[in-house]
Amino acid sequence: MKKSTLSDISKSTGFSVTTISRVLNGKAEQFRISRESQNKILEAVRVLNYRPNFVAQSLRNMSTRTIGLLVPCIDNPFFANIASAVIGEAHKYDYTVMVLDTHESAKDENEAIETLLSRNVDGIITVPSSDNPSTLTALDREKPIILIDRYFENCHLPYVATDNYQGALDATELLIKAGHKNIMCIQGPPQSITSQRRVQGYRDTLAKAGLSDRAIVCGNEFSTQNGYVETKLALTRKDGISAIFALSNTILLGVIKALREHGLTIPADMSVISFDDNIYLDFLNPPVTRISQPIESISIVAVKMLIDRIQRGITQSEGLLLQPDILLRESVAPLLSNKP
Amino acid sequence: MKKSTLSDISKSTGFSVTTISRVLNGKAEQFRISRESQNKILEAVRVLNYRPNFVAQSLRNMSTRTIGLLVPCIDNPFFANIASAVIGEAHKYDYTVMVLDTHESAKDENEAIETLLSRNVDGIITVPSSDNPSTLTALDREKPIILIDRYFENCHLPYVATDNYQGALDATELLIKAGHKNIMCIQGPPQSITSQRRVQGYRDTLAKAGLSDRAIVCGNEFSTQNGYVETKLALTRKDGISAIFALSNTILLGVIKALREHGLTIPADMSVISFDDNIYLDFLNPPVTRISQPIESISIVAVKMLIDRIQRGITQSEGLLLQPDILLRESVAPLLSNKP
DNA sequence: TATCTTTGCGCAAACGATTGAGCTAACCAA
DNA sequence: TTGGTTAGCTCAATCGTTTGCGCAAAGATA
Repeated sequence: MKKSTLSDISKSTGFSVTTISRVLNGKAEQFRISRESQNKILEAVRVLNYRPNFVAQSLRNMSTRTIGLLVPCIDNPFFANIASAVIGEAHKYDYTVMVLDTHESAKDENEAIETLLSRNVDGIITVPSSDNPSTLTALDREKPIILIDRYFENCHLPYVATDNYQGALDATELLIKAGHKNIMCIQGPPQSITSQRRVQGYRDTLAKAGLSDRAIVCGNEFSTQNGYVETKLALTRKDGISAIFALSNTILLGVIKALREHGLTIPADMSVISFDDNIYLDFLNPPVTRISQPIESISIVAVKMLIDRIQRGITQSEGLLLQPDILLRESVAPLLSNKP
Repeated sequence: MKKSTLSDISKSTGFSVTTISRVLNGKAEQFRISRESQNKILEAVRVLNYRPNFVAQSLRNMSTRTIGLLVPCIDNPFFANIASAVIGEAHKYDYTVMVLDTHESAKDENEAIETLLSRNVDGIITVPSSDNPSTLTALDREKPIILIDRYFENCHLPYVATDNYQGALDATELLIKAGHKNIMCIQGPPQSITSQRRVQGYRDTLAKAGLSDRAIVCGNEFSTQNGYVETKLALTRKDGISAIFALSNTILLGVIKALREHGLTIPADMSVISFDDNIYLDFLNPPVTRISQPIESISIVAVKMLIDRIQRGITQSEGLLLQPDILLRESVAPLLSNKP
């Protein structure tokens, strides 16, 4: 069936496109279109299988009911979950989502933003890939925007993210309570706010327990490779660590690989705790204790905040940190006194 | 900076919007716009930070350079990978992607299709959620469409999918070669073509080896719950199976859980092989041998086929099956003769 | 009968781009 | 002087909607 337009309905019913448009937009009362006319029009709409042309509506109304979502890597289950939740939540408000991948690159991010602006999206949700807010603050004057997962300090851009500090604090406390005194933390990229907050939580907690001197922080990438290398190095150094705090689940995998190669058992020889959730972590041997980010809530809140900005031009709060959950499993054990 | 339009450039330079449009579309030569005028125009474009309004272009050109992607569940890493690859590949052709979630529901699928048609996407890639091709064949007359991962038999709709038959054949052969004679296969929804082809490959291979009588096929959903329940039942029945073929990685997790509860070790007590890939499968104890689908290739081919249909109106081939890889790990062991 | 009110709807511009069909001025040839 | 060519542009319609303004006819009021 070829696509029909308002003009087709007009020809078929004899009414003007104006009248038809009004009936279809629920303004029949307001403009006193008789019930009889309304029925004729609605019938023709049905018969001709009319469907509004969203592109034309968007042009006229200056609104596309579309939001752009920028993520650094859709392959990553974490961001896939965000995308999924954002798409689902936006749908509830009758918004469609355009997902673009920025490949952790500021250049790709800028390009993606140009695309979204050109396509007149009503607003943008982004997990920033650059470590400089200048592009985004400029953008913010043109379009509503909400940062998600990552954000910038000393910057008014509204964001929603996990309270990474608190998560790291909880994890570290758990290890300390189990008697661990020599805890290695393998972080991600040092310039990333996510890493920074987690490391800070870890450091502060150790300091509070009077353990700061023996804290070890290293690594520079959220990757399996990094977790592997850093663990290997630590084991070779024999610096007597009894617990490892992996700041992401990719890092965790590297840690596990290295421990296995050295014939070490979790948690008997080494306690392990990780950031991020994944169903598979319950199927490892042993299941891994972890800090789970509230991805669903973050996404829902971000969409709400964005749509508030779009529709009412208001910004409720500058930034919002949501609390992570701690999932207790079996990869952390009390430190026995006969251990070094 | 407020958005500027062709008309703004026109006011600023004194040229008509026609001329400006032509310069920007690389038709300056063709319409004999002097080099001097071109430079003035390009300068104004730069100064006013002009960006074409894609919505207006789409309306006029009857093309949105957008493709719609329908997946049954974006949360599922398998579909997330598809989405990622489709978005990446479409980007190469300068297309943007709208991803909609159909929640495995024919109703949501129809609704999503209405949305996409209303928004004038140039074409659609879908992992069908309904088990009836009627809506999609009707759609096919209106818009280019490509099915992906799932498809319909006796139906001309073009598709790209894994050769599930071959994958199951390879897996079953591997088990038979290891000496297994009593192999349980836990399938997904029986009406799904994916499940059907895999079960067929499994059945045919067993038959060829003269083992058909002892084949066990059960289950009805691609879920962890299903894998768990069916394995429990089988173990309770004590029907002497020595190997399990899980038709998806969600099912696999259920299988593992059940085996653990019964204190059985993989592969000493039970050999296990699965469909689908996931990095975590290498970190299980032991790493799981599996049939890995060529997700990347499938997505790339689907995008190519779709864009061919959009731009040249041609359909290369009706359907295309790509070969899966078999990833050999340690979850399959030779059947020892002292086993039942 | 004249004026006012209400009912029921249509005209035409606008959103921002593209495009077929002209149009003017300059130049050249005869 | 006339006619033709060419360079270098512009006009106005079009894509499919929405909307401010307006308008005719019927009924009510005086």
